[in-house]
Amino acid sequence: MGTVGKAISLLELFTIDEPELGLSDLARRSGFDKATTRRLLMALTGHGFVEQDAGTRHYRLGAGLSRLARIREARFPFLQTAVPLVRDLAASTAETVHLSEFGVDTLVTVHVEHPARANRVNVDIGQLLPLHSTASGIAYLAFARDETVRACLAGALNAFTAHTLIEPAAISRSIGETRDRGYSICDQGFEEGVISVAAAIRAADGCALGTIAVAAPKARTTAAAITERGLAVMAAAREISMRLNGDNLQTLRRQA
Amino acid sequence: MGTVGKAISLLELFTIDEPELGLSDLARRSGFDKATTRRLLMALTGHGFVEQDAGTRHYRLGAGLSRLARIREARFPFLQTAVPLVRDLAASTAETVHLSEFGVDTLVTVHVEHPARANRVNVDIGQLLPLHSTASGIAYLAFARDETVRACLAGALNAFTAHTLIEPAAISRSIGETRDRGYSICDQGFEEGVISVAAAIRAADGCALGTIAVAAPKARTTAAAITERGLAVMAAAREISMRLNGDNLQTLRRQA
DNA sequence: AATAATGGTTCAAATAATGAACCAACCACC
DNA sequence: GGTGGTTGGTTCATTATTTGAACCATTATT
Repeated sequence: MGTVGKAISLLELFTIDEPELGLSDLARRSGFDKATTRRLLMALTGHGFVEQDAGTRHYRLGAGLSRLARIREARFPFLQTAVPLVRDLAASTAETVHLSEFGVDTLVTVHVEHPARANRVNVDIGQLLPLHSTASGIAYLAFARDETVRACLAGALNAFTAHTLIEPAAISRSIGETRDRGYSICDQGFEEGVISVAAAIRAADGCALGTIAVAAPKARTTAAAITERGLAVMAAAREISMRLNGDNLQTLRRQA
Repeated sequence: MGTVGKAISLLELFTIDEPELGLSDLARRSGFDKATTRRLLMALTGHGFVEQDAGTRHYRLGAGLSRLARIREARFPFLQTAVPLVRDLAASTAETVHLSEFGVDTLVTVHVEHPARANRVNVDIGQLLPLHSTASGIAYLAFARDETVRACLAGALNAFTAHTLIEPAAISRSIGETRDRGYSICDQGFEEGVISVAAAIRAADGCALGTIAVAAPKARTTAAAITERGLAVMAAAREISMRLNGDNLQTLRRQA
């Protein structure tokens, strides 16, 4: 691994649960020498990628990352691009539609449109979606990097309902079907009485970067409705992906 | 400069205005050899800090940055912490209140609350604030690291209006007064007819990391209002700083 | 068809990264 | 108030990585 790779892998040691780490700790976890670790940290600190707490001397991720992330968001407006299509889909299906983005190691719900009816599936913004037991998760895994899939199948596979698939082989099969079909179906895998379909929103390199999903009460959902929603959610995901990747330049030009 | 510094300075070439750059362009602007530039880009791409458009072969900032930025925000919730207080201040002053964060070498506006009245000062999110000629800038410099102050005074000191202070000595004096007073006053230094007060939001080590400011049309602003707003903005800044530093651990624990 | 861009690659030479050994502080524990 | 085990931080000869001129293949421009 090159030096910059080492520096970045140092950054990747910080997590939500452990957002501040000491020098020795970082050296131990990274496997680099203490001197090396420190030199890398100093280089990162010099550009605001890492900050050091003056009191504890511990290190944390720096504001420079936020700044660059903001620039990226401006160029790659995931939310702005996707929300109109989420809204359209919610209108045409009259069911809950939610949009998720891959975060630390799971999907995070970043937008939801609820239908104007009493009996509906409720999803909150910020909600975390397990990869193995939700339509969004399976759709994501169908086009995720191999290592992500492996990590998921090797990790804890909690059963949220009696219907949750928890055997790696079964999940793997579901992923394969999703890849062929273009959208995933999750029948009460996460919550009793809820059936969802989802499709992956993909980056320019083909990798999934998020998902769009329709969730509905199973009681009023026919097999025909599943297919219909599946095709619709797939079309929406494809459109979002295309707007994000393909014609994005033209979109930006039009704004300017 | 070390290799990681070079890699990062490559990232810093991307801006809102030019979010996508080609290899030759990056090499030219960075001053690195084309081969070096590419090797660095590949290292960055491998960790999601940079993405390459499959079509144009141009490079852009990657999703890995967003991911890390999100982790930082979780530990250091500048926006979440500050926005409620910005809103309160906007309500009590009935004038524009804006929040800024220090970026590479200048302040960036990250949040704004406008009052519900026609005649008001308009500030946009993302707007850059020169350090020497805005209330926010002076408030920041009053508690910035010495080298930042020196670099600012040694750099270009543009006059944006006839009232802008452009002599290092005058700016230095203004910084000193701000440090004593606790808040800065900028009388039409950046825009004609606008008077602002600001105070620094400070990190645990005492260094400024951002500012909060109230901007109002000079025509309707009395000397008494200035003092009142100054004290209010100072109190808000202190409260934000305390919430960010002091009880932050407890805040995080409570969530878990 | 010629020209000058572009992105991308190679390999000997130059340079920057490495890590064992070293301090100085701090903390816990007998 | 030692004693052992931490911690963060530094040094410098050895080593491995980075470097860049020259190279090719494509793709516009002229």
